[in-house]
Amino acid sequence: MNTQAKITGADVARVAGVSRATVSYVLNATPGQSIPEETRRKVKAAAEQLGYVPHMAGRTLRRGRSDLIVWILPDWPIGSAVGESIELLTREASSRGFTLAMLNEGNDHNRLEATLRTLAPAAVVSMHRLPDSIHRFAKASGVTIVSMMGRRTDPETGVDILQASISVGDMQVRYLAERGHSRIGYLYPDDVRVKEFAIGRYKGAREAAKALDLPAIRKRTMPLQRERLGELAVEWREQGITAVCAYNDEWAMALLSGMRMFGLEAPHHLAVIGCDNVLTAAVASPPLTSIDLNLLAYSFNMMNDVERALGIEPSTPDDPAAFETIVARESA
Amino acid sequence: MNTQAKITGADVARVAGVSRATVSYVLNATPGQSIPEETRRKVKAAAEQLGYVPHMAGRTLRRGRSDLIVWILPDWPIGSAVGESIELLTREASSRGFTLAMLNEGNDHNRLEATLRTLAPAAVVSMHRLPDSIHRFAKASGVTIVSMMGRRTDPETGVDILQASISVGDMQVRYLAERGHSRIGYLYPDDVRVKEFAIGRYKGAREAAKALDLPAIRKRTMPLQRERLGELAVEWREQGITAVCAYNDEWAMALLSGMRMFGLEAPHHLAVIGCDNVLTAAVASPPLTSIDLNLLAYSFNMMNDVERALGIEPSTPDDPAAFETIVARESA
DNA sequence: ACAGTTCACTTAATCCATTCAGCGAACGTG
DNA sequence: CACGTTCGCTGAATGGATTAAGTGAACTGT
Repeated sequence: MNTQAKITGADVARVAGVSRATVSYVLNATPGQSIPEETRRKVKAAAEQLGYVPHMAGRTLRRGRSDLIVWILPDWPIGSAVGESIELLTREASSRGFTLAMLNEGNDHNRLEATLRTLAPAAVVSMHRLPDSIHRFAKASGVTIVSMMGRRTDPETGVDILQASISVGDMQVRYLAERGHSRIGYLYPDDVRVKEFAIGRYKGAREAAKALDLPAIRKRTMPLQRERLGELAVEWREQGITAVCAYNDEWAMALLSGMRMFGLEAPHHLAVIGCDNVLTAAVASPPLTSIDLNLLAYSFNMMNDVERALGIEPSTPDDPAAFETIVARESA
Repeated sequence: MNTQAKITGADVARVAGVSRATVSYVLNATPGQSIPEETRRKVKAAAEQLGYVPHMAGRTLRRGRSDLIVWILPDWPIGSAVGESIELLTREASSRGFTLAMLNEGNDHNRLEATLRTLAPAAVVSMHRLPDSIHRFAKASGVTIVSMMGRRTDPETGVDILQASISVGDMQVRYLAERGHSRIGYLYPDDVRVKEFAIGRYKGAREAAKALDLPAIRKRTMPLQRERLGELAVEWREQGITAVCAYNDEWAMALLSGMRMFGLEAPHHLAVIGCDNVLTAAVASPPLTSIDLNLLAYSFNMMNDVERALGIEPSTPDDPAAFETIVARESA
């Protein structure tokens, strides 16, 4: 590749012996232009030879929008799932010609609007419900907002992480029910930042219980402390509860640890199932039964959502893979 | 804030009754311009009232560089530390007027160069050593490269994660030595992607052992499997080893779990110390002694590094806080 | 042979912020 | 009072890509 700092469309035009307009038409494959193959070849060759890449600022200025996809980082703690999603989404975005930029301004709406003004991103992906003022501004300025929380018109495709939480709870309970458990507890963090998901997962669990004619799920919040969790396990056992769905693997493993303090072991005294299938779940003692989230499929479909929202037909259809799968190990 | 899609400097100029040049001078506080306070006030008021924010594309086009800071995501698995750093760096960058964009193209050098060409970022932060061709291009095009691996001229300030790994190993061994351990094992992953860090941490451990006149550290690679790790613990004990530094908390907790399979417990049979101080370390059984990484200070100083590399004097001096601190719990 | 099309391009305007060069008025100095 | 300087501003150029509006030549149909 050429080492010269700046190669513009004009350079390519000069080398190819055509005008800058022609270069643009050829390189963007602008429809409705009649340009013979020979000329196209010359332009492409010149661009290749010079290592020409269009400068984003020029393009953005003209088009009124950049190639940035802004991901508003959720307020909740970045666990393994979000971390991994960042990596996958970055890759997915870049393979489609977008650049993923991160933003933390989900709560500061004025600042968010100001940032959208300057950046003029192609799309904003948010895991929050953004306020109407932002939606109004986005509409006026041509920024597409893709919410991963919103109710979708077509529930078959695309990504709705609230819906996904419900599936998780549903799956946990159905798995436990299959193993013969009927009195089930639900353990979730006392962290307000994850409240929405905790409630989603609990809701899925509750409804699965109802559908399966099980007694109502007992839900409990706790701080992440071994002793307290161990005590809870003892208490639950006294109430005849035989299995627990934990909000995620961290909590499941903490519960396992607390149980050990009181001489209890999974699945014998209390079966435990987590969610996220973190690396350490496989090496917990006992190895933790969990729910694996197909983040690759999530990321892929999310970028398809973005493209559709931008009016581009995705080149590869949505990944139909199941988003959540049970990973059965010893703890339940 | 105004809801109109596009407010340009010209709009502000019109409202304030001055020229676009004056608006730019006032809003950028351009030095060497004599503009009375009264006019400045008028311009600022107009900008405020209209909700004017300069459009990045225009600015970038003129200045030749954008406000993007491109972070080349490391090839290694995104653990809790990287995930958290992303969040902190995003925040830190945005508070200084930059936007953090992620890139995955650390290995594809042609693609990386092409991306730098289009994006014209202010700086690139990399955790790899980038090839010379990229450095040459960056120099020619005015992109600043901040490498988090490189040896620094002034070891007092700034961020060098390779140096940080060495500190981690050093700290682990000194802590164990203080508790009376002398024969120490080092456990690290068989994942090539973290090799550089594993070696750095081991090196720190080895040198601490030498400095303290301890016998040489025994290092071992393993897959993340309970049985194998348990067997290793047994083997080490037969060799008289009484304490183990693990590459990180995941491995430490897996080792703890493997030990339990063979009836061994920390710290009695084998003391175990991890690194990262993940959320679950506190609730492991026994609670895991670990090394906490001050990622806030890392991120802050890293952005200071970026600013200095860009020729801006950081408004707040480097955070002098210790980057690594021991969190003593029961496992060692 | 002449109007009407199509082809293969080019010209020039546009997006927005920044900044160099400069201009008229006021001020200061000898 | 003439000259130089500073003040307070403005005009116009600049950066790179896109695209509406053309232009001259070749071609088609009658």
